Amino acid sequence: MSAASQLSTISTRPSFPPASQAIGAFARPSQPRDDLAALQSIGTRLRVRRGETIFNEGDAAEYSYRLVSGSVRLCRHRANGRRQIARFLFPGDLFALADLSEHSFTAEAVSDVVLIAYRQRQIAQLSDENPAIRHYFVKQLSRKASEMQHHLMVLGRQTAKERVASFLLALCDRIGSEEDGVIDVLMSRRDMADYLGLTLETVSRSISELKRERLIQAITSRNIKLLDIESLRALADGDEEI
Amino acid sequence: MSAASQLSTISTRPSFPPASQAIGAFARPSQPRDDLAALQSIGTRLRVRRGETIFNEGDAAEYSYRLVSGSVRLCRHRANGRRQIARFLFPGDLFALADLSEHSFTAEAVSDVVLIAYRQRQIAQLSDENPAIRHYFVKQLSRKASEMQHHLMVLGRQTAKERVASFLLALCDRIGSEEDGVIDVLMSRRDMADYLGLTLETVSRSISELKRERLIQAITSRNIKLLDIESLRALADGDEEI
DNA sequence: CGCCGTGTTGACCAGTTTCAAGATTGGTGG
DNA sequence: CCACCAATCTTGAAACTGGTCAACACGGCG
Repeated sequence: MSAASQLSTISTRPSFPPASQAIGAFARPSQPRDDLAALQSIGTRLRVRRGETIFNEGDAAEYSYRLVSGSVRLCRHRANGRRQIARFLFPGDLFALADLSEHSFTAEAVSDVVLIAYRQRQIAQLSDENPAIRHYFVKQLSRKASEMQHHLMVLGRQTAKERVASFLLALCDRIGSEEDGVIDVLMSRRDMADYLGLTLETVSRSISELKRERLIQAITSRNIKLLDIESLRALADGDEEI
Repeated sequence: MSAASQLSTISTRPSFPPASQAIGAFARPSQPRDDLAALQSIGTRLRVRRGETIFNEGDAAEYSYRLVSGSVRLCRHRANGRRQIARFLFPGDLFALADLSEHSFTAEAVSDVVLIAYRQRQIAQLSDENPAIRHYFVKQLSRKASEMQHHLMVLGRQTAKERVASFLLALCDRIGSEEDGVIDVLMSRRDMADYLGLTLETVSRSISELKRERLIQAITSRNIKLLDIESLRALADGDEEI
């Protein structure tokens, strides 16, 4: 079923994205140091098309992954059709790193993606042998936990408009183009809604409101420019009155 | 300010709680094996009273902790007074394990608690030297991630009554007395509300509804018996019609 | 040009919050 | 042991946010 079964054996040496500091839900991953190069030689390159499933919740966790290009969503589906997206992943992110016996979520391609799959046995072995890699992994897990706590605050205590503002800011911090604050929104309104615990209509309405308030500007619906990042941050932080 | 500054140097050999299997937000921690006894000799016993702060978000992370008795809440406070509780901890739980440089949340005592503080340097050293301890830690982090994903689903996609049902079931799995499903609710309605992303009034109303539907029975407001666990689970799982 | 997937907008409605008043509970001191 | 006080919990009524259902707009592509 899942795309993981298409694993080819073409080994690659992917390039890491440029380093950067950012806080928020989608902070860029810290960079592995040179002595972590070992990771780069054991992976298998994999291509997955938009909308396809990489693995399902409950599947045996044979591989961990690093995303090279595009975006992936990690989500849980319920019998009644409700879906919650726990994370969006961007180039450089590792995932399914701590899924011990089986995957605890479903991974689906938001856009066409390229990723590297690492056998978990090899990951574990590398981790046992190499303290630097081990500490790099711990750092990733630590960052992930911090992101998820931020996400809990968003879902538990923010209004619709605040959630959307938080999301756009996090996207901008992570994949926004330098200086001008223009972001390529790879995910649909429904994806955003399922990440933010809203309906797609409410997401759309919140975006329209932000446009009317001149805090953002939409070139197209998937290409948004943040006009007033200060006010957006004040909004996302829930400050009373801007 | 924080109670961590009261660290005494009385070393202890705490007993681990009995083993058990449970799923849900508050699953019991997996048991360290005998060869993890090393952990038990390096900690410092600490007593904190109800309502007191153990450490604040942003504090330098000198220690990791294991809870011996009582309950602790991990939360984030915002300028506007909004609070989100990310986890409740129960006896046997480790916390602040992956806080690398500074704590990413505030820890407060829900009830009078006893805990063991471990210097992070010692934790790191133990982890580097001892693969069994390392794997135990990874397992804890993995379980925590799974719990948090469940929590995200609750906050993002469940109604008030479903959230309260999920919470009571998780409490029961974790600290409910054997067989009869009676739980000692250590936390206030406000704590529950801040965990579930609701107001305390809505929590109270949801509990009243569950009582009216004979799914639960309240001996006192802090002592609740689950009468129909099957129906509660159906409700928490969001099944259409019971 | 028309179709289909996606996004936007409107009107109405349900669930949750807010504000406010009581009821319980637990602790303290007479 | 009881009375009182403070904190916590419950309940009610009104307001509001976000959800639902439905129509329409837009944009890419055959």
